[in-house]
Amino acid sequence: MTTMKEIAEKTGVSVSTVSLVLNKRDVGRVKPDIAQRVRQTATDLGYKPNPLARSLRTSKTRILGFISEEVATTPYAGGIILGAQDAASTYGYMLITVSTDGQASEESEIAALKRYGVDGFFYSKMSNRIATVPKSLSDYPVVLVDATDANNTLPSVEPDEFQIAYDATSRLIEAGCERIAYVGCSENMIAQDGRLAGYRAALEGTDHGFDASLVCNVLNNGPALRAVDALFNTYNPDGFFCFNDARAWYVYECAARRGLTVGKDLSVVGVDNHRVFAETLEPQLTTVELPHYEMGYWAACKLISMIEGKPVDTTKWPRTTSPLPPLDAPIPAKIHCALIEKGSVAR
Amino acid sequence: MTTMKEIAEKTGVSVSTVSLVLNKRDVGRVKPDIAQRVRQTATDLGYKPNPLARSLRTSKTRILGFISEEVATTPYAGGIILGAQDAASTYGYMLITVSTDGQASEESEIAALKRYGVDGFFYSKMSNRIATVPKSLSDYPVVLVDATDANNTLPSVEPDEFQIAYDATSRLIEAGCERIAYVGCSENMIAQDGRLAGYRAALEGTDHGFDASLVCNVLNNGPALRAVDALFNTYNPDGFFCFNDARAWYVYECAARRGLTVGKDLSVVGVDNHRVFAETLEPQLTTVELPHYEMGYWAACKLISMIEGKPVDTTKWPRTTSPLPPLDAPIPAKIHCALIEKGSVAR
DNA sequence: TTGAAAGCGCTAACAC
DNA sequence: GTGTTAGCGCTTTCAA
Repeated sequence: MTTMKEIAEKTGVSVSTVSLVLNKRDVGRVKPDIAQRVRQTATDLGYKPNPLARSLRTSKTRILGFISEEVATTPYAGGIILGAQDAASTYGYMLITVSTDGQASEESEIAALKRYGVDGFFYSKMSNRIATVPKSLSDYPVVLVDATDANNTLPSVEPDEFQIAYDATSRLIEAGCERIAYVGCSENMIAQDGRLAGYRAALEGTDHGFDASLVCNVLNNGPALRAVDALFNTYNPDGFFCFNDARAWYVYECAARRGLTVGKDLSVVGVDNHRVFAETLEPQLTTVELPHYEMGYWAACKLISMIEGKPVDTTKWPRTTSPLPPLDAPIPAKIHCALIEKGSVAR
Repeated sequence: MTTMKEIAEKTGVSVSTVSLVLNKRDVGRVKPDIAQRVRQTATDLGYKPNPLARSLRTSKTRILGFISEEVATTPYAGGIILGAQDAASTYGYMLITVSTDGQASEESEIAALKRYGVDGFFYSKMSNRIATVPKSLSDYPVVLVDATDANNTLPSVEPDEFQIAYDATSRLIEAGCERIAYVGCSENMIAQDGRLAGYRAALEGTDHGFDASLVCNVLNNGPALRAVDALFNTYNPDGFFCFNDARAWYVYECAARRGLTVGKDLSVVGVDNHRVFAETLEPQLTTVELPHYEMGYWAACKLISMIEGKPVDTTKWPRTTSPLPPLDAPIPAKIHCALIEKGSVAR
């Protein structure tokens, strides 16, 4: 690890000059040729600044703290954190992730993160829930990810549940399905509300109309399977929009029992929460992939722009199949991610 | 953030005395009552050491670097990282996780981690593969997680694939299954080799014997479904050990088409890679949950013990249903995690 | 236009 | 036993 001191000695100048040059504060302060020589030796020696030493003076560490709930970390977190990391890395930041058990450990993890001097926080709930950000974060930049601020005052990045359901249902309509069912979630959550609304809106715009009998909100296991089975018996749907892969599983099983083949006799569009669709069944159904990666990426861009007090370079945003905001758009307080589509509706 | 200087002033001693006391180096150096007063003001003021400033002198940051491959981050990584974080947190460490695209970005991520002064590295492949640790890590403590060192010289934590399959198959035997099939993975990977061997060994220990015709290694989609279908047609198995949830899905669909119910007419034991089993189908089948959390936890314990040059307090290890090493055992170079079982074999 | 010097919070020789 | 001093790598007045 080469230091500024070494560069100073090798170039025959002082450390302060080196600091000035390497921090691009040399215009009109350091003679151009000196500056050039400093830059040269810096690259020769492969100089990289020591962010920790720097932070001692500036109290800016270029470290971001990512707070997530333990309980939900497994299936969804990966993509979000990955996206946040990629963005952070692009802008020269690092991510320290901590997970809390929801209550007790949260404050101590926050305290630890503060001790490490993080510049800002992500606060994540891993499945779009209303969240109250602890007051201990109130004098730091904070961005919510996959969560909505209870006070509606902090910026957040969330999936656009309505649009996801609207688009998915529209695909089934376009595919010519006559009786389109929604296998939803009987737990009370934002995603369920938004998706039901999107499903309904898509159908009401056509001569299908919305029929509450085709909505089947289930939880899991035997009861869920029997509910879907009953739906088949009574209304024999030929199109299904499924809340997630677990629920799609029941549709598959019911169809198979009737000798029906998904992708031929009926169409299924499902949200791939667990990445089983993508790895296994894509040709048979349309996968709606939640834009976890993009959510993390955009959240990081937003957080960094708040920390640095200037807009980030959006040309560095990731390529994706989902609609990106226009390049020159300011980063809005709330970002809604629409769906990413793979595969195609069969039939 | 109170500093040592403040404590020193408030107590009327020098900073070095404070440092001595607060680092527990005061025995026989600082008068007990002075030491006591220092400790008192420290707690009064809610003092927490600044790990970054400390690291400037000691070049120990209590930060651990977790390197994982981007491609595989989503389904498996969460639990491992969570476990590593919990262990790190217990011992006062923090985790910085970075993900690489396998090649190009790896060295730059490692360089960044070094700049932040990490004390050691996790090197993870997220599905037990042979890995060559880059030489840039060679003078740091390194522990492999869900990966095996190509040179067989570094410590690693891996799932015990053989035991997983052996135990799973044994459950099916105990449940009275007559024709036990293995729906495996046709890709070449360590898990597949170990599991096939375990399945075989379990059967060879009984009068069932091993029958290669009951092994069905598949990839995915239509071909996979048809292969499983053919297996049903030819051998009509009544017990299935499935490589993962994706493969179990095919068994479910084939069974349903025949009017058979899993958990009644046939038994399925599957490895829950995507956490769909646990959330959806547990009563119907036996879930083999890979011990991701434990792997992360143990890897962190091992890494920290290498960094600190002393055995860690294993009484702080997490409770789990899987067999834990005895509390007073030294941490071995290689740790094999056996399976965690949930649900029960139906029938 | 450049450099000397102080200091961020902490540790560790070395005096006293 | 305790305090003084120096210094980790860097930024930032302030003089020259």
